[in-house]
Amino acid sequence: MSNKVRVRFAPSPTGGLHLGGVRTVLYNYLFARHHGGEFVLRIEDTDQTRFVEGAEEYIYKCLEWCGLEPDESTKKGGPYAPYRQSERKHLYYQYAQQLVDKGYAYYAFDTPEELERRRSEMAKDGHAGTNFQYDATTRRQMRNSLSLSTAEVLELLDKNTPYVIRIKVPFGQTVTFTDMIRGEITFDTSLVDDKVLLKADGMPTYHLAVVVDDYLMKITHAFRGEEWLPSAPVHLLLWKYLGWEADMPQWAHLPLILKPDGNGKLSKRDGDRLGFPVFAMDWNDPKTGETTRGFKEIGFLPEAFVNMLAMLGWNPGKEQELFSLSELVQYFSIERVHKGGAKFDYEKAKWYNQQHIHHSSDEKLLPLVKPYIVAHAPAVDDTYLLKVIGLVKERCGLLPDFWEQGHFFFETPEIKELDAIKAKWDDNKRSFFNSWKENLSSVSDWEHTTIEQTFTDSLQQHGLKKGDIMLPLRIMLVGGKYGPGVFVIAEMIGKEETLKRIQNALSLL
RNA sequence: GGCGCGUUGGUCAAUCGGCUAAGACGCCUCCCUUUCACGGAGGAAUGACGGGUUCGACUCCCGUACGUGCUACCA
Repeated sequence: MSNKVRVRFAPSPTGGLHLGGVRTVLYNYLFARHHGGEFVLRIEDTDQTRFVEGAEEYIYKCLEWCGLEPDESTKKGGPYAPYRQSERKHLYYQYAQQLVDKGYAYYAFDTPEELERRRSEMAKDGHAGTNFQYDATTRRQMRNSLSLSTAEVLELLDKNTPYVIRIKVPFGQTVTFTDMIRGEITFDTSLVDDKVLLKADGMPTYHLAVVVDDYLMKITHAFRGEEWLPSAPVHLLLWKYLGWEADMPQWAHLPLILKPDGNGKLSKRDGDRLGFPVFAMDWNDPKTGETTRGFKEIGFLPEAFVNMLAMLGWNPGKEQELFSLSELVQYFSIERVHKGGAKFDYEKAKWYNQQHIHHSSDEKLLPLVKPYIVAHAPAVDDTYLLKVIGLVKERCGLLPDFWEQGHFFFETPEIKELDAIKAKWDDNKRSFFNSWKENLSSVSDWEHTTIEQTFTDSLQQHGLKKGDIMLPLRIMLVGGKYGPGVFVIAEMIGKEETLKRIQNALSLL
């Protein structure tokens, strides 16, 4: 019996992969790698009404982009295949039946309409906000194998009456477990309802499936969002009733990622509203045809995205903030995960990206940046692009910024700040540019130091200071007040283009 | 409503009873750069509230408030 760490990420393929989802994957992955364990991807597609075409494939793409690939999955296979719950459908019934046989669960014949009616009656009855709960206090009033006689039950079953199997949650017991992040957590079972385990269509609900599969797949540590905490007692009871208590994984309920303004769980809507991505990658909803922007497409580096996510709810207890994935693996510990939810801060997310861009080599950046440049300037030379990347990368927060910050290396820019030159323009300056152009034409080694030398020489002849001309020159070459050193830019774009841009600007003044 | 969970600057957060309460993002000032950015130096800004326990509480306990999650044949 090995006690190898095994964790799992178990998404339901119903849409875009949310920030919080990626962080759950990340913590699973980091924990597994840190302990030399295995990371499993299990697809929880037990709700056939929510099936979305392409969602599963999309999840794989996101994990691949993030560099968080599972050891076992529906794609990769593994010793506990299949990893898609819909393909494991046949497994669940026997466990549900086993629970019925032992008196821990029962058949219920109430139709969804009947249940709905009970709920609305309850709401009307002056108990606003109070919900009808199917539990020890009410199940005798319902139609199930506990309230009906054996003969009635048999007859209903015989007539193929649709039924569900519900767990029989005991009254007045205390259920306790230790969460790796939150410590001891206690529930009173009287407040827990008789959750459906097996649906009328024969599919298990999350509650049954998660314990059966975690057991069968020998999961040792189970991480999930805090929103699952209230249903933890059901899962605990199930582990116990199925006789697997000794093999139950250790639980950790992760804090939520909150919206930046106000409070509450971060949703796709918040991203749309506040103008930042929430999904890892672009998601095209096949039903609405709508596309939601992802971090990848907006110009994030996967390692920056992962670094930022890791720090949202966890910290290493030291001052370092920039980590590679392998460093995160090295330092990660679940105990250092924060208990409280964290508000997502897009500004800080961009800072992480800027830092990772800054610290990446030009060669590594080349293939990532190139598409953004080629979109505007199809014929780019890699060697030239490489130099540009080195020159502008520290002023880029997002990949598309490379074009914004370096477009003038590839095209003659529109002079947007002509007014800034005009303000202090005079004949002497014009005459300076005319004579400097002459000098420039005869420069044979077109190199920034030489260019600057002729510049200084011409300056002296006209009794001008460097400060008088630097800004006009920059605007002539760049179009605005930004960019790397002007003489380096002149060197890069070449003599002909430099002269052309000066002449062009002169004609506008 | 009930139950669970949470609460250190605007945001992410360190602190595991000794605090004159780190650091980062953002903001402001200055330096560097005769541009912008990077980088550097500063600055403003924090323990929800009330009770205990203790020589000493941000740290432990109890209440209160506030926030949030759940309360489906969804996950």
